[in-house]
Amino acid sequence: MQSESTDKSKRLRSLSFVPPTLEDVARRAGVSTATVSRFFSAPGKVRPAMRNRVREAVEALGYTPHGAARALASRRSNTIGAVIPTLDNAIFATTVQSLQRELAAQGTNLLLAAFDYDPERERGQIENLIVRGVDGLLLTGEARDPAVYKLLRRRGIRYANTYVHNPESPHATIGFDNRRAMHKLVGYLHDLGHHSFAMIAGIAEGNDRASERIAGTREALAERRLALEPGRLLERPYSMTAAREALRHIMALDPRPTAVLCGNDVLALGALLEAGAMGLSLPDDLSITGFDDLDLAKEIPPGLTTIHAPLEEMGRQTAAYLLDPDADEEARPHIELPAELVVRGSTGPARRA
Amino acid sequence: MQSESTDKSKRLRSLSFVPPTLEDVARRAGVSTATVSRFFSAPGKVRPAMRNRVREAVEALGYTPHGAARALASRRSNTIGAVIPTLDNAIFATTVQSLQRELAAQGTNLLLAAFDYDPERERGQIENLIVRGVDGLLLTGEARDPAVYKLLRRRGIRYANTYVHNPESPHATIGFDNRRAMHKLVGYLHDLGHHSFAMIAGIAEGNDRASERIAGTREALAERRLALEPGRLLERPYSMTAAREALRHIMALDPRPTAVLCGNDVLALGALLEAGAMGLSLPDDLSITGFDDLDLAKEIPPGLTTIHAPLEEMGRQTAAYLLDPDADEEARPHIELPAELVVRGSTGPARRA
DNA sequence: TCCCGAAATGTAAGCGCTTGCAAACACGTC
DNA sequence: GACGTGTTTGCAAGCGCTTACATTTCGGGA
Repeated sequence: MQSESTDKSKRLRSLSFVPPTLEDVARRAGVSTATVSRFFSAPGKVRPAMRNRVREAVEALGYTPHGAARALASRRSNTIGAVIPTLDNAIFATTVQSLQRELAAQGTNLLLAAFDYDPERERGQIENLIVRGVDGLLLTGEARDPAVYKLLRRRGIRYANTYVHNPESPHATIGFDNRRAMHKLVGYLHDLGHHSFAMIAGIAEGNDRASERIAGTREALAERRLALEPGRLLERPYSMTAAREALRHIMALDPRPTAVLCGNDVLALGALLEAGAMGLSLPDDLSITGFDDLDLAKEIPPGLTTIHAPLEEMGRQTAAYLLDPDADEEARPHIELPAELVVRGSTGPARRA
Repeated sequence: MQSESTDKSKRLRSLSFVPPTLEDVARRAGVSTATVSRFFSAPGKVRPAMRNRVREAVEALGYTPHGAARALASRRSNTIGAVIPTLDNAIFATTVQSLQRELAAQGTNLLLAAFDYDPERERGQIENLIVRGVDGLLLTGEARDPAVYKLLRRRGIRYANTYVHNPESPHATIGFDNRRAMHKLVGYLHDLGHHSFAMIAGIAEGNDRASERIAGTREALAERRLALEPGRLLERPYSMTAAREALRHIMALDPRPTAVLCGNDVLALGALLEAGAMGLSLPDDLSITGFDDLDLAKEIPPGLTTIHAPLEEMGRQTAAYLLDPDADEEARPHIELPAELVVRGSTGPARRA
């Protein structure tokens, strides 16, 4: 306390540079630490004269606040976490990007965690982020261990399940209705005269978006007295290679489907490219649909008919919800974002039998 | 301000559950806080009997460590930051993904910040991450305000400049030699008989990877007594749309180039698709090259000749360096990763004049 | 059984900041 | 000039954990 300078020089010797603290600033400005603290968090409560003195000291010392100390004292970390399956798929990258941009604009940071579609790792990541003291969490989909939700509730950490829309859910959901989107696709194709369908879906286990899309397809087909015959639903990891193989398989079926619904655009792109490689001409020989509307969907000939997923908007809305200072913790919102059908060249009338 | 009751109930709710602290655990286990702390950070120093008592208490109480407190007391946050231009480009997403995976395996978290190629925002993000107390930083490229480097040094925060290789740099670099890669490409094309080149590059300003690629191209061309004639170097943002427009422009030049080098695969893909739309046949009418080797490069017909960027390895190496407990702070490594030429169908012999 | 060094534990002083509360102050009013 | 009100400040008690350093315990010789 007393031998301030001695103490400091000693530290200076051991560490190359000791960052100044709030106290250093306060001393230099001749004010209390409380005032300096307010200077940062509520400048309006500090008179201009004081403000100047503080600013001067801050600049002279090159002071930077200490995040951990701040988080400890204030019980808020100004950090939110995002837990997604993978960044390899552009749809998550896009949403994360949008989320991060929004957060940054409000001085909040983004802790990112990917779990590669492994529920166990997802759980670990979530717990880890809780330890890290995130103020909020973006989660992907709804399917997960109830214990995780319980923990989140107990800790009072706000979270949103994204990429889904489910008004019945006890959790906040921000996203689109995967089922309904598939209805649109099926309806559209059926109207074009298609009766023979196949689907290359994502792996449904532990992935509610994938399974909803399958379910939606089945429902819509059933409404039209059609169905995905056994062997006509192929679940594949989201890779073009897998999709290509799947399409080959499908095209060997008898009768050949005239329309192939894909679980997402990556699969659809793979299928589309393979169709091209097989010498099939789209949409005359075959119609293919995707889901997500990646940038490439509109670039690649003949253009991929797909569902446009509102990825950026989802990031924005999630940021808004998680940061909203006066959101009612009890009322968890269900924000539905539109997922529109985008018709392009990969689909057309069914070829006459 | 607010309706009294609302306010109150909200508060009550947040207080309804107070997370147990280390002290609670210690009390319950009948040991000191130091022991509990050691139980977590150095279990080997706690006798089995004690360990059991602590574990029991931890489980009974549902205790979770408090990251901020830990960071404050230990002066380490177990968090590293990544500052990248954007996640919209898969190359950054891939590296970040790989970095995150590696970090997670070692109990470290990833704070992500994107700056959309805006140097001012990049600086802000870096400063922000410093405040957050990151233990290390992945940076993209080398070009940035010296003040940033100075700050990083003063704070003793380890950082690595990625996507570049520069043995002369005073900073750690982990990446590949952009210049040399372009030499390979140019050499390969020249050997195929190409003499008339054009380039669709990224925006060079403030982006040293982009400008290195341009410089490398120019150098390699010069070595062969060739050059990018004025008007044959087009800088474009990394989008397929921009690339398509650029290719159209290039194809209207006289004489028509026989080879178009693109600053990355996104540009190359755009150019390739536009070439197709223009009825050009690759590689007979035109050779196109990319850079990065996205997944799509090998899928899209006729296959994109490109440079394979070692993205995952870069993430891994960066994690290893940033986490290395006994790296010499003075000796900043320069890790060069191979960036190999991958020949596919988009390039071929120059058409006879 | 006693003694000693090593290993395990406990004590308590912070880490740097926020914030409830009280004291000090400004300014307008009578 | 005294008084009252609304602002500005300062005081100081933590926030939950780590870690020197002190103290106790343990396991083996002797």
